[in-house]
Amino acid sequence: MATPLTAARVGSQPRAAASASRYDRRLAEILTHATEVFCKKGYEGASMRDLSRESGMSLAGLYYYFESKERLLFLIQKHTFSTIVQRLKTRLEGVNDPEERIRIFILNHLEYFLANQAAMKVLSHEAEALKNSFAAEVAAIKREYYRICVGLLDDLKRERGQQFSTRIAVLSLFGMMNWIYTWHNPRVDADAASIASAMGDLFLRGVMTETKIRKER
Amino acid sequence: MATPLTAARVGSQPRAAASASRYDRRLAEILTHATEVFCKKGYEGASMRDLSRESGMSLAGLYYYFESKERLLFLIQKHTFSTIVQRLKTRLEGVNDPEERIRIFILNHLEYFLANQAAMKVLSHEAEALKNSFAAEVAAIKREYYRICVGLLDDLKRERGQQFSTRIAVLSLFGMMNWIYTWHNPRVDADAASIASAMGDLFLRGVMTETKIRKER
DNA sequence: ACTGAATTCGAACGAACGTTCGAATGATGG
DNA sequence: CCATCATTCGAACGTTCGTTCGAATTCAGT
Repeated sequence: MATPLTAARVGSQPRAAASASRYDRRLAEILTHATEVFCKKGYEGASMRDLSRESGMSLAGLYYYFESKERLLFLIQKHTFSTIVQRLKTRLEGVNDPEERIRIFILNHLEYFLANQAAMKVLSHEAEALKNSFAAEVAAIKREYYRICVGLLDDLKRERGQQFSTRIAVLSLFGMMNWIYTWHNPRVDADAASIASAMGDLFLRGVMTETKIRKER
Repeated sequence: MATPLTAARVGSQPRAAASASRYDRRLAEILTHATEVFCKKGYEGASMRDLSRESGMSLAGLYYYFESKERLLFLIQKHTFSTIVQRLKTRLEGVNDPEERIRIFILNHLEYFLANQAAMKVLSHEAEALKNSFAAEVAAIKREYYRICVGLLDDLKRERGQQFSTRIAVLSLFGMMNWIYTWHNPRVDADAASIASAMGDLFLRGVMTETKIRKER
């Protein structure tokens, strides 16, 4: 994990550099376990005692690392969302073909989704659980991610001189991709690249407007 | 509502036919209010006291109509899902063209979704909240609905001699449609028929396999 | 108006909830 | 080995949870 997960510390003193990494490492462990529990039982359904049991730390001990259950969810969502956006930006660098850029978007999303199923489910499914400033900060990242996708699609439209509702197309694509947490089964379904390819085909053919397909009317 | 919502009565005596309708009417009212609360706060996040406040009935009074919070969610989900399946079957009668049948499926789903947003969100978003026999019964309806959609798509494949993964296509379609509860805004977005048309275009063009769209490779 | 059944309610139950606090433990550098 | 700070914990706080129970109220048929 490149981005440090450091939360506001409870204590007042500045800490040594050595203990900082230990603190961050431990926090990351807790976040991983918490992600699993939130995934399985939902944010509201998961109790702090569940998190305590799963992470092997006492109930009170958890509060050394974050000041509330809500902030814990926030840390998970922010880290997950930031990472997927950052990875996308890196992968898009140097690629100019609009179609290829959209395929990269889809592949990046699904690869990260399936490699981090629990975190992505918590991000998708608990989108309304946070309040106020926590909610606002995650919403800002979501908006950025959404705007990137809109930009990719508008580029495609411009290049091909097509016309369709970007909004409906983007939100349909997100639906297609995000719904995967409700059905993906590693024992049955192919890997991320195959699914990304299939969804990419489905979506990119779908937004083509030059061909009429309806038989009548 | 055509289907009676009658739950197992608490009392032991059989009731008169006249009071049966009163009971069912009152239960339906409670279910409507509860749907709104579950939609707003989530199943786990909504307390029985929230439901009491919203429906204007005392906390204890609610338990005259159902024996547990879980059964209340079950009644909502079962009624909602049964209704949408039943409506679909009616609308599919007498229509034989595979493409038209799929468009009917999409329109039926989205129309019902947007006309009953709260109930459909509770159905989509709280899919894992029920346990054991409650979960099994809703899962059975879901499986039936899924199988119908698979059948529609297989018919299209057969007619057109196409080949694509029915599973991925169906689940992508469900994702597209069900995700709508996360973004639909009546002030901004068009009505169900327009969205169904756009998604139908997107999906049906998407599953066409005779045309190559990729430029390279 | 009376009566028995249907419906509603106030009050309370024990359990579980998120969070706090002060003491105990662990590690680190002098 | 000691002093210091970081880390962990048992125990408890006050609140809210889903559910229950017996009494009160309302309703329908006579």
